Amino acid sequence: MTEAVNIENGHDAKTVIRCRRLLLRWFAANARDLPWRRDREVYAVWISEIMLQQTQVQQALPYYQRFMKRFPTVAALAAAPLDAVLKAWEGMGYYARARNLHRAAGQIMERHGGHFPADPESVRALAGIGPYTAAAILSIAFNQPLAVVDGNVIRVLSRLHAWPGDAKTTSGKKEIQERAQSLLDPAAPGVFNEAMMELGALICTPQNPLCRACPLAACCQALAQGMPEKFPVKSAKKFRPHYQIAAGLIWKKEKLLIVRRPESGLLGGLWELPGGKQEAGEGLDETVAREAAEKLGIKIEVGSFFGHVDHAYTHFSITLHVYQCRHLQGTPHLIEHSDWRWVSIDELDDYAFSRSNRLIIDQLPMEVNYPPGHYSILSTAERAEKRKEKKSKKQN
DNA sequence: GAGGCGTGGAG
DNA sequence: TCTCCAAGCCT
Repeated sequence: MTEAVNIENGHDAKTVIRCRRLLLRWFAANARDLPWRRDREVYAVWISEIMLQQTQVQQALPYYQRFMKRFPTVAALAAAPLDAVLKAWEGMGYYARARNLHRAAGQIMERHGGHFPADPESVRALAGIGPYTAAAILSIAFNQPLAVVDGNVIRVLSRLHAWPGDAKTTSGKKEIQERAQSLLDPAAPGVFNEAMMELGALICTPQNPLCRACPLAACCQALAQGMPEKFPVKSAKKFRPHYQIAAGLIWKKEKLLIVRRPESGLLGGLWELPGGKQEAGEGLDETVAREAAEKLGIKIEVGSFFGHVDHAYTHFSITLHVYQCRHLQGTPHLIEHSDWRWVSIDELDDYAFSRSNRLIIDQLPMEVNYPPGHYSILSTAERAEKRKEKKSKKQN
């Protein structure tokens, strides 16, 4: 049965067994020493797998260390406020992961008495856990024979079999899943899964794969054809629009107005400077005033230009223009936002902001040392100097 | 099924 | 600067 499937997939049983042995031997000698590989405790595996979704190891590493210290158990994570989890996630992107992680912790407390479940149906039912993550957790933490299929595995298998299919379609997913399951070493599923992904990350890379160092080179049909980087086949790229965004540093005395985004969608639950998209025929300063009026029902005076930052998201890019502003009148009303706050500069670091907003905020001086009504008396160079001092103080 | 959803590194 | 794309999931 297994043999028939393997032959159909392009490798006979002997080849499969040889590939497994070569891959596992390579992994034993070349695996990176990563904190979540130190032990197989399911909570650690879970957190690491969520962080590693669409995120490279080097980027996730510092976040993982801080997160495990801050939220060492399911119970600690479930008991924490969402804003604390988002703050720990600040800068890593795909914030739905943080929201789902927090939600899943609650689900584990309620449904499983605080113990991470070990059966596939229960794991799959947790927020933020799809087919990949369920297989990863169950194989790595509980040694269950479930093959993972992620971007690495798709690439490795596509090349191994010179597979011309599209892994994004339903039939393509099914086919890759079956090939992965056939190749999986049932004697060591967790290690084997990690080995496949490690091979994809270190050797079988998207561009310029290191085929001379690959333990599976002799089995690789794409290499035999002479063009391993042609697999997997990639779809056409889509046009991404660019938007002009204007936002305000809206002062009331020494306090700054910040607003919290809705808890779903782009940057959901994160805090930001009030603002929005520039409309046709509108000056950027007018945009700030209009957005404050429309979205918060407040009247402001727009002053000097503070700075701008370019930023690229997945489906579009922006230029964020920021202006110094003064609050004139009105209490903010929640229309699209989920919260608002007047905060001092010191308190800004307690809130989670998107990358673009954080870049602006990090240019603010340590404290407001000018009377209300006066805008931006510090030059850019002076702000940068102040910021340096603040950072060095923080480290000490 | 298709598209939304961040960020940073590499070439 | 620009493009690609990384240990995916949800709607």
